[in-house]
Amino acid sequence: MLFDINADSHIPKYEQIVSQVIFGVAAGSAGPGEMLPGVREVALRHVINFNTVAKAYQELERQGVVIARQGRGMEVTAEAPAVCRTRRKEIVQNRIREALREAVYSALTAEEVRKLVEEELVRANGKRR
Amino acid sequence: MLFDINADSHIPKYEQIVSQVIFGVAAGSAGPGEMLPGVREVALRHVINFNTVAKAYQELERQGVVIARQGRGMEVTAEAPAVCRTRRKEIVQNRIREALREAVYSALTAEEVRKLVEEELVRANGKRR
DNA sequence: CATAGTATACTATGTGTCTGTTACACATGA
DNA sequence: TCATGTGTAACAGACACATAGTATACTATG
Repeated sequence: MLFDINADSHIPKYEQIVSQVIFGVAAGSAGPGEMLPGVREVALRHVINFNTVAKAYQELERQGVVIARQGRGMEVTAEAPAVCRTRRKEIVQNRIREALREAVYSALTAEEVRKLVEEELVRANGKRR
Repeated sequence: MLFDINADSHIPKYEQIVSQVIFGVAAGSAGPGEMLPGVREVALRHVINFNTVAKAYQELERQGVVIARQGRGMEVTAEAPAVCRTRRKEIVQNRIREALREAVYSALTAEEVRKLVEEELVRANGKRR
């Protein structure tokens, strides 16, 4: 489970972690019974504070994606895959909606917006592993 | 010149105002020599503080889009249209990039992303005046 | 039993955004 | 001249985010 934390984003880091765990579970990178990486490990790797990671994990527990196993770590729940597939669509939809909201307000035509989207899809797919 | 301030957005209000003025000028809603609505008027209409509007206007002056006319208001500069058309594309591109960045990370296929985009384009165009 | 690893809790600090308020200098029009 | 409009400035307070440090409780392992 790898993360891609963007410090320059308007989106809070803990929220980025939350979405990315959800995306990972939805995509099957982690399944029920598996443990998430420890808060300190994640914090160290991404040069952020472990409290920030802990906040993300708490939110994930609140959403029923993981359950805290005292002294062991965060375990992916049995319901997680279903929950995450639903949440994934909602999250992506909201992000796109917010971006396009301004794009359309900007008086760019739908065609110009599609062109920008295609450019970004190519760019993103190029970087994909 | 109307604004559409979203208090729930991750994007700061003053930054939303900045982009929307840029979009307005780029689209020709306001041209060189015209005055922007006063900080108090905008603040009153959108139920925000006028200091927030003032911060946005200062940023616009820094970017060369407007110039402060003491005691009169903010006047759109002669170079503004060119500046704003350039900035508009950068802004929209960045917003879409940030949204799609997560969308692709989420393991949705390009096809699924296009579908979400089209849904939002329809929704946005429906609301357009 | 001791040790290491885990999440959790709490306090404190700094930064950025937004608000509310007051005051000032300048321009305009009655 | 005077009232009203403009942007600008300064301040204090609230809130969210992120950081930092410390302490606690639990579990697994040897």
